[in-house]
Amino acid sequence: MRKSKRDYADVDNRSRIIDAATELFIKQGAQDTSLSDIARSLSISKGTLYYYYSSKADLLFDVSESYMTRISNRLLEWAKNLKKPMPADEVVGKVLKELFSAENRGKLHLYLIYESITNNEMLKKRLISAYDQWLVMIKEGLSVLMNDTEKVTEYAELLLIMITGGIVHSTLGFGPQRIDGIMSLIFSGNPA
Amino acid sequence: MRKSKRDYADVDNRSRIIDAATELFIKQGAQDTSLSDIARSLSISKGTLYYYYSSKADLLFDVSESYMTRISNRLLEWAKNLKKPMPADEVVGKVLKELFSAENRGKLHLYLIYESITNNEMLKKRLISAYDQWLVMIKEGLSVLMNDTEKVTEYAELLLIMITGGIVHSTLGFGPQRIDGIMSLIFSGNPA
Amino acid sequence: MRKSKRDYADVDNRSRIIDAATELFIKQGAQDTSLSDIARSLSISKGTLYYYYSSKADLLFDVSESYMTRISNRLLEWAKNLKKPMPADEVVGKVLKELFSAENRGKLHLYLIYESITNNEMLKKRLISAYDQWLVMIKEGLSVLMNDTEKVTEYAELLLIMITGGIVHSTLGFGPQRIDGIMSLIFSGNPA
Amino acid sequence: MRKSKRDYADVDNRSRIIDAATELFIKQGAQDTSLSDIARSLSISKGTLYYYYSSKADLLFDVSESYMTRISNRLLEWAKNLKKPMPADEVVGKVLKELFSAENRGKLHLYLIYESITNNEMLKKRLISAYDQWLVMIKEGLSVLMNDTEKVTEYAELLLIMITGGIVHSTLGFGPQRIDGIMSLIFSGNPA
DNA sequence: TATGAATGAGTTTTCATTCAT
DNA sequence: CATGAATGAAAACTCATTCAT
Repeated sequence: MRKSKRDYADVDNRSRIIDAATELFIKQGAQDTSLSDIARSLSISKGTLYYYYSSKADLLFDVSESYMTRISNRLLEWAKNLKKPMPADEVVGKVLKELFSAENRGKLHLYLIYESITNNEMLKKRLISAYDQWLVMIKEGLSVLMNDTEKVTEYAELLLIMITGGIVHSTLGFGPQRIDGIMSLIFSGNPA
Repeated sequence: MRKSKRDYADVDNRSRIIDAATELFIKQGAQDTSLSDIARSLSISKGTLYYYYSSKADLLFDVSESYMTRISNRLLEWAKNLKKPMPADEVVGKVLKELFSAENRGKLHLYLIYESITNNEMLKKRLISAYDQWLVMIKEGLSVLMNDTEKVTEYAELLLIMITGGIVHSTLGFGPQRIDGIMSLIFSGNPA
Repeated sequence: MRKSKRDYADVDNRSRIIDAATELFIKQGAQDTSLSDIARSLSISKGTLYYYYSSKADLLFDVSESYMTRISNRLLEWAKNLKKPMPADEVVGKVLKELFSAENRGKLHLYLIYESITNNEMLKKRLISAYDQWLVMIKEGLSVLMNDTEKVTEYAELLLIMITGGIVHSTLGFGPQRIDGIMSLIFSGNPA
Repeated sequence: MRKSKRDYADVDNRSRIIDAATELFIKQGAQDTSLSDIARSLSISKGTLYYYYSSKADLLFDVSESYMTRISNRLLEWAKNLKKPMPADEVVGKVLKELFSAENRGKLHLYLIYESITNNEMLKKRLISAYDQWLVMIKEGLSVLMNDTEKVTEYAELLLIMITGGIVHSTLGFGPQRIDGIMSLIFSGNPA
């Protein structure tokens, strides 16, 4: 009883830290956010931060976990709510717009990738596995939407690249402006 | 005369610096490359480096200039060599594959974007203008390739997003595997 | 009754802590052993550790007490078992070899001395008194062994220095290799 | 010319740093001497310290080098000045007394050994090689002094252990008090 | 008795930048 | 033109110690 109460507190504190870190990473970039910054924003000491996370990489890992989970959940929910007679281009376009619109999260997305390929093999593995997951989810969603399910894999790959590219462009403020047009382009031969 | 001679030397030295910096940025990441590293790789002193570039941001700007020029040139050359009866999907697919295959440059590409949106407003402007340029070049190329030029803008936007996304994915080692399939998907309704 | 029961438990817990600490000090060096390490190795909390020992110095003092007692006991036992017609060089050589062979304890021995002369006046006093004791014990042993008891004090001093030096050298992996030869050298003029 | 001048300055600065570090290590113990302490004592910045020594281990290595050289020189000089008809016990006793009397250097000696066996494999190798050297020097000196050169190796081992043990005891303030007596004990059978 | 969350002062280390020569 | 010595501000991280429960 005791113990579980404390454990809850622990989980709670950790998630408070993750949220604060995420916010700062998004606002000023992860590279330019020091552990002091995070501690200060939570009004705790650096020592306390280290009590919960024994290194910056550790904390970053959980931050990225939380970020990837958010995207996974969004895709999952999307796939779950699909029904047959829905226009693929509209439905997909809507999700993309949504993902691109969380402009500032893109900064974090970008950083996670950069960190992955530069410094952090563990994070890289985790990130690739997330991408794998997303690919599967997208395929499942498309299988519901499309008549011709033969090209589902290609479609899914295309969409995933577009998601990444779109997030980057949006964050840069060079967002794709004609998503609807692009969607109708892509799905032209596949009306629901 | 004198002066211009010096200027030539100056330009030469600067470009040597840019090349060395680029190489290091690509190899070990820009964040993890110190000015000492660059100076050492050129066998010059840090002081000399500062003689040519008064700050790291300054140097980064020129590095990115050189990087963007390389991409512009590639697109320019591509657009120039297009002739009418060429299959759009093949031609475009070839360029994409090429851009994606320079895997390690992607690290630099990614960093430039990250730096742009995090720290460096000037770089951001420059980068956006490069993207604008690329968009135009792609449009021009597509105009030659495609019959139905009505959708050229949408196509160009799509391709540009795909370039960014594909570079990122390739760098991450999660590269798109079915570019040909994707190309035929996209251009299905637009045979040359 | 109550109280003494508690006291027993107390003594027991303290000695468990001392043993764990000793083990870690020997394995990884005292300087590199944190109180967290010790607590973890006992599966108790740091708070509990502080319940029994109000500071690291406090704990170290008891650890050293236990270590010195071990040596004292060894010398005591040695002196007790001596009988007259025994060859001094052999008998002494055997003890030395034994003391030198506990290679890893040397790390602790060394640390105790270093700590004594650097930081910890109290420990220093304690250590000197232990050395005094050992000197007396050695003298007593030698009185039994040797014919000419005139030089016993010099012999004892020599042996004690050799013990310290030998422990250090052994720990360093530069152990004395010819103890027997050295012994016969020293005791050449003093056959039993 | 230029360059060599600068090199001289460099060597000079490094040796200034070594001297200051040595002094502090001796005064307050190496473990308790931070790089800030050393920088402060030299009125330079920490950055400057790192300009000359890229890590604390690096600096320690040079400090220990300088310390070991000092001992080597002393032994060398001793061996060089020996002539045949000199009483071994007196001559050796004098050197020992001298080595033991530099009481505070013992703190450094002790620390070097402790650090060697705890943390620093490189230092350990260096230290062992120094001890090897000293052993050779002592052997050479003894060969001159003693009639019966058969036991020279044993004598040298014995003396080296005594040096280490004696340095430790002296530093602890429990110095051997009867060195002369001990010497005559050891060399009893070997008059010059 | 026992806990573990919290702290803060300290450590080593990095690096862009300045400047006298 | 070129140098490299010097700096200082900041970073990540450690750990003995305290204390409310």
